[in-house]
Amino acid sequence: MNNNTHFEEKLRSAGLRPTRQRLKMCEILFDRKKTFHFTIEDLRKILKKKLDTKISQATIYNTINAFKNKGYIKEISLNSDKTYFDTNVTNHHHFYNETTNELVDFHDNDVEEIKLRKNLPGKKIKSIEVLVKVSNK
Amino acid sequence: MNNNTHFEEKLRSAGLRPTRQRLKMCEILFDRKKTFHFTIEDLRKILKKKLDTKISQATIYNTINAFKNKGYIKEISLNSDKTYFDTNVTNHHHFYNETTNELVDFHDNDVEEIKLRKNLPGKKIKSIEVLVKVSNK
DNA sequence: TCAATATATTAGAATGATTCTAAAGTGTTT
DNA sequence: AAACACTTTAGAATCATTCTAATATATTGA
Repeated sequence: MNNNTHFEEKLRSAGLRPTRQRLKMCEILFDRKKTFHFTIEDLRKILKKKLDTKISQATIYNTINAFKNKGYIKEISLNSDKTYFDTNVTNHHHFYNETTNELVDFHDNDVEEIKLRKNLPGKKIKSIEVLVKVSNK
Repeated sequence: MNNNTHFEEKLRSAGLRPTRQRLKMCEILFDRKKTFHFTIEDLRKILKKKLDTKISQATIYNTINAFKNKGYIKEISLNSDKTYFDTNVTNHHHFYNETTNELVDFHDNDVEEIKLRKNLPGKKIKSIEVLVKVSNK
């Protein structure tokens, strides 16, 4: 199964039609060894470089929102003017370097498991995330 | 020492001139039993209710940014279209209810201390924050 | 106290990320 | 291939936030 077929399946199984634009974005986001962080602007630049035809801004937003809703990417909670996304959708934490604006994943062993001591009746826990803000000394 | 004098001192010691607008905002933000969370819009509504004269939007932003820079309030890391602030500037964590958009402080005992296992040479840790996203069942 | 100076406030314009619109295009199903 | 449903598109609209530059207020020092 080549990548294109693979991504077609991935989209189809989520009820998303495999269009040219979506497949191209799949390639960029998921056809790599390591997960990564990006903003819409980052993605737009990559698309511009890799494509002969243009993808409109609205399509990029639409597609990213669709991928987010399907759990293919997730949004990172961070106070920034732009929204950051992560192709690593597993439960994990982040370092944010305020000096350089770098955003880096925690590795599994970088922090002990977060243990809530509280019961939350009537609530469902969607995520537990740690954000460590650092600066260069 | 009455509150007004108190807030004048507070502003002055931070190098901020005690103006009518800043004093009014101090009252609203700091003259209360419990700390609280707010957006600029929340604050604008409160000001509208409590004031005879109008404070311009720009002044609200300017003042909030000044207070943030002086450490009188802090910004909460949260993916939302609006920026949330907190008058509780101590190190603490949050629950965010995605159904209701409610933002609630952890109490000290709601979570075990976060222990980083990683050394960060050349970096200074500015904050370690946990965000627990929940939804109504 | 009163000018001179420095800082703050203001209304409205500008910016920039994101969403909306509605027309044209593409994918799917029969 | 026709009919239908979904997607893409350019550009307009929206909304939070910042900028501008004119006016007002606070501070300083004689």
